[in-house]
Amino acid sequence: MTRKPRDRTKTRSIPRVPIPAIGEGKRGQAGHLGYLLRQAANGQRRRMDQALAAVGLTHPQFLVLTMVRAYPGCSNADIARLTMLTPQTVHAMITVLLHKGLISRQPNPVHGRILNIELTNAGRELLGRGRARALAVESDLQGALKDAEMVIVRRWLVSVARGAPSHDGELPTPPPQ
Amino acid sequence: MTRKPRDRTKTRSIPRVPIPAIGEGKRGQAGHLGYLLRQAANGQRRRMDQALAAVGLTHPQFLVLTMVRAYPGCSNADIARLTMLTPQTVHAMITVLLHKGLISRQPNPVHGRILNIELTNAGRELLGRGRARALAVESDLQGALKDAEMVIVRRWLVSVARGAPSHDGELPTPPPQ
DNA sequence: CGCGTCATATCAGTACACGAATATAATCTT
DNA sequence: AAGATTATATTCGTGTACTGATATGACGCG
Repeated sequence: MTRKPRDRTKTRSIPRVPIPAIGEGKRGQAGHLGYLLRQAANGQRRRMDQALAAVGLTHPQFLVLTMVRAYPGCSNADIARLTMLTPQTVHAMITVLLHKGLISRQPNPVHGRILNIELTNAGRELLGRGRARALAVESDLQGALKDAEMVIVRRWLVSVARGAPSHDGELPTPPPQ
Repeated sequence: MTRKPRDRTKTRSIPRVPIPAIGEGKRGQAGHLGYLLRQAANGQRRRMDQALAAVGLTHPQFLVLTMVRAYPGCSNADIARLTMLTPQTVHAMITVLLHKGLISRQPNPVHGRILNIELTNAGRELLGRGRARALAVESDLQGALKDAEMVIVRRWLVSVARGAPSHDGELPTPPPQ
């Protein structure tokens, strides 16, 4: 059934370019920070997609369902702000989820343009099944990080998400006035 | 020219869902780690795209050009491994860059299937102009992180990119045998 | 009232990014 | 030599995710 793996070190009659392995050189901790961030997010997205594929959801779809669950009756624009995505992007996912019958929309009784979004029973059920898998992947993300380290990582992620190079204060939240 | 901004706090005759601001509740450091990671990577991608739009490059295109510059003569498959993307995804970007005349390909003299990729003069020139802008965005990424904190963040990112929950050792690099 | 501004939802087009599948070349095993 | 396996490049279809543009409803001000 399982053959012996090819010895790749001897297959070098072909002139090739030396490529570092995954932990070496620029591919390790010495690499560009943006490069590392990209790969980390990419890997997480991949693992989440794999975990959610069993229930027939992609990870952005799961994200939208989670938002609707947390904020029932929210609008397309609300979700866009919550997820930091454009309204167009959210619209595409909303369309898919509507077609799948996982969410429903009702015109806002007062505002004639807003459509309030709710989970259907099917959506609630599917989201519940996905949550167990997603949380398992999520917990792996913590790795062996100690609590003190986790605080540093979280604070850095928030500052990067916000886009401001400053991250001195604890949850700056500039006052509205 | 500029009107007085609308007072959004008084526009609440419409029944709406209370949505937390960007630093509050689950949208801050208390949020799910995967959620924070996603938003951080998303923001960085956005800023990089904006910075590179001035030279007519997307950030994945810039990434591929950078790889070809670092490893001249590499193949499509090499780039896929370097970027941790699938060969199909890389193929799409390679096609665009070929069409733009920024890279060129030569059949490998020995292996009849491999196509060696090189930067053209135009590609080298454009990449040079993009690098300055990209590095500026990259440097903002560091924020006010101290060196010791940076080590923690980098190590965590590598462990997440690798996918293994363990990050105890310093660059584990599991032995081939 | 009427005009300007803003928010919302949507359409169109472009560019990633994936899984699945195909075709071909090179290599390994028997 | 023949068959199996691997690597490479490619095509196809689906699903994000963006910019740009359009249409409409709600609100503010003169």
